[in-house]
Amino acid sequence: MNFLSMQNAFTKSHNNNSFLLSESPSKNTFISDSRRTPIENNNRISSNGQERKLQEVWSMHKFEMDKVKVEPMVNFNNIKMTWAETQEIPQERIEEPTEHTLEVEETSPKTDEPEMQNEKEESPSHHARRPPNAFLIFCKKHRPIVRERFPNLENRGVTKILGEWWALLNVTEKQPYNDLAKEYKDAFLSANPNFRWYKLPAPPLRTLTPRPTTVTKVTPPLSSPSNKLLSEFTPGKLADESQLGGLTSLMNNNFTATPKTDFENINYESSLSSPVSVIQPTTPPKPIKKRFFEYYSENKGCARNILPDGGGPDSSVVEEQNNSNNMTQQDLMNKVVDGIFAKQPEDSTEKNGTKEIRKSERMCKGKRYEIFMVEGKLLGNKRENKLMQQKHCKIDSKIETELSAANNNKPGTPKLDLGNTIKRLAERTNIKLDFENQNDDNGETNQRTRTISETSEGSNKNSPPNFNLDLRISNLPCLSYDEFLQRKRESKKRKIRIKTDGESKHKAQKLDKTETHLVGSKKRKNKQSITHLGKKEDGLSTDLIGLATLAEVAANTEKINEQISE
DNA sequence: AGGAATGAAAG
DNA sequence: CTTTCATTCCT
Repeated sequence: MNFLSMQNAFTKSHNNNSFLLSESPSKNTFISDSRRTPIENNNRISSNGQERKLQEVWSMHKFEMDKVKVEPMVNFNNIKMTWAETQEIPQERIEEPTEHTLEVEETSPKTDEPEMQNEKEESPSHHARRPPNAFLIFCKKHRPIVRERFPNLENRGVTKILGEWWALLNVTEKQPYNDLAKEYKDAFLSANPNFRWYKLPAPPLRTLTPRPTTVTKVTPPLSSPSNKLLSEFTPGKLADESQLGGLTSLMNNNFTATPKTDFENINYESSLSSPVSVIQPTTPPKPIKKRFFEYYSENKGCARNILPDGGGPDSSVVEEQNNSNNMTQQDLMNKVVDGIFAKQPEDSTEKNGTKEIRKSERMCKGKRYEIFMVEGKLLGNKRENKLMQQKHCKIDSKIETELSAANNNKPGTPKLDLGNTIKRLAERTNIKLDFENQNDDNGETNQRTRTISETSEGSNKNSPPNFNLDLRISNLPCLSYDEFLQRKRESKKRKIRIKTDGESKHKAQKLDKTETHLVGSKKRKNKQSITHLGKKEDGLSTDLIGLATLAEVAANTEKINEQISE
């Protein structure tokens, strides 16, 4: 493994706005779970054979990933152009550079295969966020509503209410949420075949040589400019294993904190990062969690889905192709639209290969789309939605469904023209309108529309392509909080009645569903408190928090009771 | 097999 | 922290 390939690796990772050796800031990065500690210890004691394996795996992951031609780091223009080519990925990364950053372990020899999807490259499947379950989706949709009712209520309280609300929903009401959760989960899993529900622990960030003298290093060519830094910067000498993580994380923080857009930093960063990676292969492997080991020893190609370059088709191209296929009334509409709006973006892109405009066009397509939709009164503003969700969401759903139907390309239907016209309008107005890709794998997704939401557009790197969860959530039926209150009232009444009657335990059990439901959480609560006993040493703050929580809960219940009594 | 633990969203 | 739930781990 030579320096060039590593350099290349860096360049690649940089292209994706993620850094090879960065360490995830996520709380899940390090497993503090008690039951895993013994495993780690076991690994520590484990035979050399295992460690060997680990080492091999790691070195492979780190260094055999790229055999591609190396581009000089100095060529920043190349980088930028690469960004422009792999469109949507870059700016998303820019917006969320700190998310998951553990790219290292995901790189494997198989990464070279051109068939891989580039999408997964920066987002290893096992670092993808879990797909939310039905309740969480429900929360996402209804939290603003509850928040509106209780503006001063802490988020925990809101969540409690939401849990209560959820418990009072019947099956049919829950169904759309369950369905969406399942649908998204399926799509997600198919998009991330290697996804593990348990996040893998941080990889051995660096296996640095503890004693430089004892190890035969694979030294990079001296001619390389960063060698100087390399030789000077050997963190392995400074700390032991346990400390290395912190050190490297510091370094990595430095990396990740560096704005990805700042190309001037590239040299510096790369020169810093390369030494770390250079030293790695020769050093004894870190003790690693059992699962981790198994995972990587079994799936050496776990990064199969990680692809450097040349990914899927440009979505905008797809859109354009789709548009070009409709040559009827749609064309007329388009002509009208074209007449009204200037063609700046397309012309400019055609001129010289620079896709700058297109790129910048995509930068804030979410916002633009939002503006467009709002100004055109085609859709409700999402923020407005948040505030007035109860009133608007049903209308929104209607409109969205109409749009979806319009997008469904049934010739002859006027709605079709509407949908495509909107699309054209969006294009003319330099606004990105992201309709659901129609080349979806499963047919049912074809009817979906895809909009931009502030949160989803760049955040879900591992979300299945062509699946806009946020939009789907916004399309879900919005439940009435008042109905929830009413139901709550009724259930309370029934409880009381049953209590006073003191009979029919079956009914009581049924109606006390909320209580029995809370058992699980109570259980966990106790467990957590137990664990916290060991962890928390600041009794004062704990007390304060407890008091605050008590007061908060009291206020909350008071409010609820007020509303109920009304 | 089943209980425990975990993490998904959201501030 | 707080909710529910799906999943995984461990006994």
